[in-house]
Amino acid sequence: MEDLSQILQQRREKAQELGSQGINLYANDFKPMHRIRDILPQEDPAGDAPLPEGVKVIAGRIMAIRSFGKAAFVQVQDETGRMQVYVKRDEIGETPYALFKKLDIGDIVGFSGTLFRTKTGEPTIQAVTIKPLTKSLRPLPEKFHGLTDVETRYRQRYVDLMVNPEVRGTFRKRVEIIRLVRDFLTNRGFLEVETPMMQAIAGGATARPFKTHHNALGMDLYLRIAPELYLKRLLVGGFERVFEINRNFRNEGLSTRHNPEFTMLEFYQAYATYEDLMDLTEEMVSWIAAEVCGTMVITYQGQEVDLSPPWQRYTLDEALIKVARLAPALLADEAKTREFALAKGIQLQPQAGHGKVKTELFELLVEEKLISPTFITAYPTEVSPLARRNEKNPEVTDRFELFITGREMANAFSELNDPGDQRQRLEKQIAERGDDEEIFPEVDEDFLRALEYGMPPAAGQGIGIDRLAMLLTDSPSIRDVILFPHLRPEKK
RNA sequence: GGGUCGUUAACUCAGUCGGUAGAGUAUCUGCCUUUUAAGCAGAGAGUCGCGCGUUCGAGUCGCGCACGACCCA
Repeated sequence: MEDLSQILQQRREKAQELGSQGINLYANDFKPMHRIRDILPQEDPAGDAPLPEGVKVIAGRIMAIRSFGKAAFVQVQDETGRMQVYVKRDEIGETPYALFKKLDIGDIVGFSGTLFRTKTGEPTIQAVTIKPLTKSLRPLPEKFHGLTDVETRYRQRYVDLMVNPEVRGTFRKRVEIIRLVRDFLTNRGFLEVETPMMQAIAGGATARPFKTHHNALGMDLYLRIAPELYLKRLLVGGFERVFEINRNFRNEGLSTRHNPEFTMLEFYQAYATYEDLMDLTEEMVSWIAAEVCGTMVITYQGQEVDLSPPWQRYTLDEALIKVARLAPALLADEAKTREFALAKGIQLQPQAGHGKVKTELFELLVEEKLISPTFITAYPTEVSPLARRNEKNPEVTDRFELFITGREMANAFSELNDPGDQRQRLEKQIAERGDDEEIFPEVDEDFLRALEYGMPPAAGQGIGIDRLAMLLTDSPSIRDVILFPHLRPEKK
């Protein structure tokens, strides 16, 4: 107790005092009958619209008290909004008023009373009864500046949510985005499925996995880096349209765009091609934007972004020529391209081929310039181990990535379903993983066995839900759209 | 992993040239029965992120560490 700050000590003493008077500080026998949003006039609350009649019963957290000695105005907040309650001694009686005076900002309290308008027109509940429901032992952040320290906001998200309404808005939007994705795909005949998060072989992407251990089985398991190989098994099994929205885990660095666990949408459609998915993606993302933001022309960090279809489509080579202004002759010559990349400071492994070099150049010179939604197609086969080769040019795949505001938002391709080609490419990928021993070193034999039964021709896509939420909520950091982003442990 | 910046009361922030730690909000006391960041008067509240060093003396200077932000890889 002695190491508590004065303010915490005072709160605890006050709580003890109330408790010793027989007041239940954590009562749960009060049922609010109304939510704040529902009892306030929808339009122009401070106008002169008639107010709902009868007794209103609300519960919420006290966010501010303006006290006059024998009366007070209290700001009460519930999930739906905030409103004012007027507490007058002569109205509620002396004993209840004395109890009211012991309440603190931050306490959760139930009120009943009827609505009236104050001198300035604000709809206000004139309290008849007051019921303390939960005592708050910690002070809320300052009322004007609120809580702005980002570290505290992420570590104590509950306080952030309490005092920053726009943060609640962001997470409501995130929930809405996920619901709309579900609706969109479900309405098109996609089946939502769940596949393993713990996998014996961490496949479906190239990334360092997290390792864990199953005691009873005596075996190591990996948190998945992608659901891809399992969703494709479902195509083999006969589900022709499947999707999954779930967490992936990658044991890599943290940044404003990367959290170790992040939410990914993956969906697969039999008898579709990557071109079909471009159309579907345009339709889905622009529709979600219209639903969530009320417009397809959104603003992200001060930049206007028009999400109305159709979107720009370039091949990787076209993007290098048109956006990065590379000479077509240079790009066509592998040695010259390599030389150019090295001059740009790109570090290349000796086994990197022409396709890899061009992809590196794209990431360096083009990616950040793709502000408006842009599909990049014809990715080199070399960097696309799970994608189907293009029939006319086997050096590239039937694949696209989608970029918006300079960030990768989606990755999709016509799926490779030739088990022989798939085996060769997975083995090549493993052979080329270089000295990085953390990248999983094994081919998923069961996945190849599944392909040998025959997977229907299909296209599949992944969309980073966190990045989509960042875009549509105008959030600069992935931590702003993840309720509890990963942070190093707080020191004691 | 590298660079830059930050860490002072519960919150938001000042702190000059190295010389007794400051403000607003919040809290407590008194006054105040229609306020809107209510008002007036008073009071209490600090391991200046942690450690080592320089110095008669460190919130301030140096070094190291922790955590965070941004940029880079």
